[in-house]
Amino acid sequence: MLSGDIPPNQTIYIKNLNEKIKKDELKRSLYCLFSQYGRILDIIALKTPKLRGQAWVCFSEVTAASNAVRQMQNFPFYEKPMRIQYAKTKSDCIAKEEGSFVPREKKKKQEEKAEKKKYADESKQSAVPNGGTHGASNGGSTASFRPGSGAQEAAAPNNILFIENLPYETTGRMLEMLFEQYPGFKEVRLIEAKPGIAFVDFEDDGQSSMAMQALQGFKITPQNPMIINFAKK
DNA sequence: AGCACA
Repeated sequence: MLSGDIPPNQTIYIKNLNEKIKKDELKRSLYCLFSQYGRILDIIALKTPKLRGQAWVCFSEVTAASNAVRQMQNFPFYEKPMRIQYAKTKSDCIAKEEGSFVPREKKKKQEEKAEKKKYADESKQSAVPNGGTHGASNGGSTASFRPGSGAQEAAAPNNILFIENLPYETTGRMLEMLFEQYPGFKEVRLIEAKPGIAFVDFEDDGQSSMAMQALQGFKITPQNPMIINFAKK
């Protein structure tokens, strides 16, 4: 089950993804999960018959991709273990950064319409899809994940979550209602001495990860998007 | 299983 003979690449190819997850949510969750390994330049996910259940995550460094391939191999993500390899070819977003990007024209796809050479380069900038639409998500919820902001390396997977940026009036019951809907939930622990933060315990780190993805950026008040990370060990 | 850039 070695990752095969594919040489290292800044982009990782992920398969065995849960095909029921909507594209935007999938991208957002992948971003949450993989941004701990480095800066993500782009995430590609298509729902076409040939490409559903797969995604490409483009990192700014090969080393980030390598760590992701090793450490997230078989990670349970939406109930399914991720199968991760290096991508076979260079992503367009990487080629663009290097200045070597040439709009594709060969290959079997001949049906490309006349394309203007003057592409607006900014046409696809954000790797962070906006607007999580699933149950718990409220409004835009990508608050803590702008590349280039704090960029503190996230902690390694842990069954305990560390929650920050809560409004001071948050109660344990409020957090329970949010987190108990996810499997494996055990308990919420508020830190009285430190308002605005909390710990939430799950049975294992796969389950804590699912809750983190689902509730990342959830706003108890409009100005308080939750910041969720794995607790440090 | 399936390697694209909607």
